[in-house]
Amino acid sequence: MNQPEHLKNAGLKSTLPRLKVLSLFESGQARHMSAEEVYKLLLSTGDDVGLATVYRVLTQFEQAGLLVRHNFEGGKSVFELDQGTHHDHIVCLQCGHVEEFFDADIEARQENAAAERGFTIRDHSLSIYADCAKTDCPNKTRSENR
Amino acid sequence: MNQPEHLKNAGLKSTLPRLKVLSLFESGQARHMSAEEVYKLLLSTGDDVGLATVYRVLTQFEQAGLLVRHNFEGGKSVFELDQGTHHDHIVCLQCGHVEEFFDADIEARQENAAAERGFTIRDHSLSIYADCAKTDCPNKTRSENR
DNA sequence: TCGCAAATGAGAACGATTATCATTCGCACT
DNA sequence: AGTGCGAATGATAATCGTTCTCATTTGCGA
Repeated sequence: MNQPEHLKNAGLKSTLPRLKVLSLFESGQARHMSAEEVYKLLLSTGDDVGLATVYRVLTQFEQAGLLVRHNFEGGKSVFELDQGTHHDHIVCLQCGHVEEFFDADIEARQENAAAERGFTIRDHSLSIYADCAKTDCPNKTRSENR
Repeated sequence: MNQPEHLKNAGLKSTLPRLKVLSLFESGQARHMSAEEVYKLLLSTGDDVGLATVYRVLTQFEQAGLLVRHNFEGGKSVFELDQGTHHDHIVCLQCGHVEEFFDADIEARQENAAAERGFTIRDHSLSIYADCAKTDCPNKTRSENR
């Protein structure tokens, strides 16, 4: 609840931009956001924060374990609040909608695969790209990238 | 074996640059290559091909189903010959070495996860980022990105 | 309240990739 | 084999996401 403390605990001094970014994520407005999206959302609220700062803050939050970074297709990083519970993603290619899922078996088998080959897992990402069934989907935002 | 035919079948006219790129992948010299790597390897053989063309050709080959594109961490796309057999990747964060693996169970469970949520899978990517155990690894190429 | 290191913001710089556009090439048709 | 034309190429400019630079501002302990 107390954001300044979250930052303190993460070893970051509580500055205005950091508080704004953190609040935005905690507001639940959007669970997954790119740097650009965070930047624009803050602008639209009158909370001006430089784009460079947004990038810096997001990276710091990632390192501090407050946020998780995802590299979905399309070249841009997307961040989400770290709720401690790992999960994978299904991304709708039409509307960009992201849904989360978790499958313990898949997780376990990944561990195996790596271990069997003498690797020490540092990180892993499983993303499913699909078309979602929502009736209002294909008409929405449509990220016509690439 | 006959490359011009491969291209024909893919609906691409067989030009010099396309043949060179295709040969490079079929030579087995390196299974996973980025556009930059393809470009440099061709240069080093005296087979001059413009960088822009390399990018174009790689994209066309991907769309034609000759190559598969992977978006690993680090921002650059990596391509590999499509052998028809889908597989996932373990990427060594130290030396960039890529190893492939396949787990039918994981695949099946992904299908489930998507279907259960009303998604139609278009594509999916599972990448494990790890440190490999090779003794000569951490000392090698080292992509000190980010 | 002061002072200073740390953080910020504007804009330059960067790396990967794509677009532009004049020149060249593959190939179907004589 | 020779021609013609549309597609393909290559040099370069442009774009996109992101990081860097550096002068200015801010948080916070003394």
